[in-house]
Amino acid sequence: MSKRLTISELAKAAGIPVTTLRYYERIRLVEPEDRSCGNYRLYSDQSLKKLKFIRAAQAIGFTLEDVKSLLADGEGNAPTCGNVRVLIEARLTDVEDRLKDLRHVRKVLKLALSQCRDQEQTDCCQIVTGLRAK
Amino acid sequence: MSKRLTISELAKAAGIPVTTLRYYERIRLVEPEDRSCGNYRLYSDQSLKKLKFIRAAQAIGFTLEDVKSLLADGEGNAPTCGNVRVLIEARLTDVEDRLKDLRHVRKVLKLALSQCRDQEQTDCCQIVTGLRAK
DNA sequence: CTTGACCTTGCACCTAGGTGCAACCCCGAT
DNA sequence: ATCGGGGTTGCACCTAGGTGCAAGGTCAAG
Repeated sequence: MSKRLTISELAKAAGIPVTTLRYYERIRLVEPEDRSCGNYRLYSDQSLKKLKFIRAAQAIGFTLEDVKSLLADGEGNAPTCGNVRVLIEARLTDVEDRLKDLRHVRKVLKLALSQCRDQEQTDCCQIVTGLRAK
Repeated sequence: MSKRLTISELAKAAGIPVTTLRYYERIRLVEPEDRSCGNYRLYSDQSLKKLKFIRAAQAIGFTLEDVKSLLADGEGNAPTCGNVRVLIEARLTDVEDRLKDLRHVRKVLKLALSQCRDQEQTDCCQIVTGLRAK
């Protein structure tokens, strides 16, 4: 029942460029199930689901390496819930750290901006002045 | 009064690798003021201030290209306060956007994690199941 | 049977911010 | 004079996630 897709059919269905699909094969992330007699790649519709999963995982910041781990942990085994949880927790920690950093950065930028505004009309921000001496 | 520094003296003073300083010269971000008779790079202590500024700017997310703009806007002129403000505002917008994204990501990850925990002891997270079919 | 759209491969290139290496030069101490 | 530890150059390489190109093979329509 599951139809075979050519690379461009799959690309269109997943909204991913053909070249990217070939790249995914190169890094052994998504491989075609078979080849046609003319050596064209043939994908299953499993691949389509997989690509959607990949996009979703990327959107929340997992790398393609992470995705590989999520999909196939260890030697040919499906990943255990424990392994998946470890990855999610690690990513969550990254995100929390990054949030903290960014809140700090926002504070610094806002401060700089208010200093900048205090010198409205002036030739140059004081922060920067003097760094351009020949 | 301002002493000339060799590249390794400057590197040590700024806590930046020598190779990186040569890279900064390559991209015309920090250039030596002069050369010794033996063709060694000689930096002014202005350069040290500049490097500190660069590190600070990088820490709050400016790219080296941004830093270049901050230091020298237009043709040889010091950047005006207006130009600097534009850059800071742009960066601030980026940061706000990124914060929003990350809060969303955090929500999704936490949800995934709680689903994952509900299946404690189970062989495999359901999210991932079925994507590994041969 | 030809045309055009699609497919194949391999290889180089892109960004950003560097790192590493080879081959050679310079300088101060011994 | 020579030795070690600096310096100089150019060039290649690194990560991550792709993009672009050339030279050729395949397929379906007209």
